[in-house]
Amino acid sequence: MKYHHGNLKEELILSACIVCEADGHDSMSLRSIAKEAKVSQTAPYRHFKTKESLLAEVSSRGFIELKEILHNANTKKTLSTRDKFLEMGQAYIEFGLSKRNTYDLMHSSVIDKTQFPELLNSAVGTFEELVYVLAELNPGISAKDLDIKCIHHWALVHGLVGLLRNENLDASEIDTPAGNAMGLVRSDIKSFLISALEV
Amino acid sequence: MKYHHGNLKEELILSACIVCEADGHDSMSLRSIAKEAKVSQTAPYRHFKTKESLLAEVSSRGFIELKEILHNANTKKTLSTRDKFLEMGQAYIEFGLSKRNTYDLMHSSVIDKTQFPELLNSAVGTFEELVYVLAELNPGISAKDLDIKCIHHWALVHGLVGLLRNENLDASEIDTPAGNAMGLVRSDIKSFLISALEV
DNA sequence: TAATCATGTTAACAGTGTCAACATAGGATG
DNA sequence: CATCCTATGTTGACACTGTTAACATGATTA
Repeated sequence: MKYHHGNLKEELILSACIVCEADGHDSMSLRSIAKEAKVSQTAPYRHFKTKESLLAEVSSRGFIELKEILHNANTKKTLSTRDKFLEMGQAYIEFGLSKRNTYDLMHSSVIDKTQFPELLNSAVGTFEELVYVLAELNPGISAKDLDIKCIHHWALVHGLVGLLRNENLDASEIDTPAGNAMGLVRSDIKSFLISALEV
Repeated sequence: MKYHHGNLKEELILSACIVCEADGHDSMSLRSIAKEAKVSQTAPYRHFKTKESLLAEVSSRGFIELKEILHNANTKKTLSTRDKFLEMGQAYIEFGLSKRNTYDLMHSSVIDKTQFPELLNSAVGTFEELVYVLAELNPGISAKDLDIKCIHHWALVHGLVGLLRNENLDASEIDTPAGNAMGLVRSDIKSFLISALEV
């Protein structure tokens, strides 16, 4: 048994990523992931100043993964620009729904992004993929209008993920307009995107 | 000093509402609000089975307040239907930005809405205001299309609030497209809504 | 070889949600 | 009016948390 671990920081991050996605970030304790790495309770403090800074790292990797996913959707050569755009929307929503807890962390207020420049960069970077495809889709658009269009579409998919993830409105036994609509949209996200994005 | 408080449940809820909005729901402890009510640490457990159920009450009241705000916007008699709709959108966003932490709680995953029917009802009720105005704005629309339109617009404003609240993209010193766009939208929400809602 | 410094450990602190066991007050029942 | 029941309060305890201080070890470097 070595006294020094050798690769503790990376192992802690990977552990944290798994636990955050499995149980949610507020069920994750530094102590439990330290134990998982067979290391003392306070060893993580040699690599992360606070729990928040470890979570920031997890969040940052989430944004990087999401950016890659969007990039892949945006570089499917067989697709038209319009279809690439739709594919990105679907991929975004799929990420939000499948990596539920990670997505939650990424947009959670437990991390003050302004205090973690690297995280801020990752988050901003994700946005760029959207800029690229929208620019291609709207030739001649002004920079300002392009930016606003990006916000518009980002807000739409982000909001939809939020509603589908958190509200559980369609999980209610009660038969409500909100619940019915949510079920409809969930069952055919692509159709919804086509009508909502109006492309 | 009376042994029995008399109105403890309501006082705890009000205290919790204040603390949640001031410090965020995960900085709120049952013990601290019990102390605030000059009552023992475990007294709250006579009225709330868990901390989560107190938070559910806070969240529920948030939805009720939001519904009222939307209803008020929707019943300004001097306005056209279109303007009432815009007013609702602005009121929604304003609520999300001003009652930041409460809004956070309302859409947080720390509360499993399916376990609190009353909360689920409050959340669903908020949706109804949107249904009313959109029905008025789109005479002859099918029920299904109306529902989907509601989700569309709800997702948009909800997503926008999320971006404006959490991302802090425009708080970065870095000059990024995302940050610039966020600043633009924030400075003139009404214009953004007009272009995005296409009404 | 010796010293420095990153990285590990142990012990402790204050704070948390929650439960079990006990105390009291006020309303219902005889 | 007396008695009992139940809702509502208290005390004490448990296991858990993030975090710090003080100390130990081992690898790098002078």
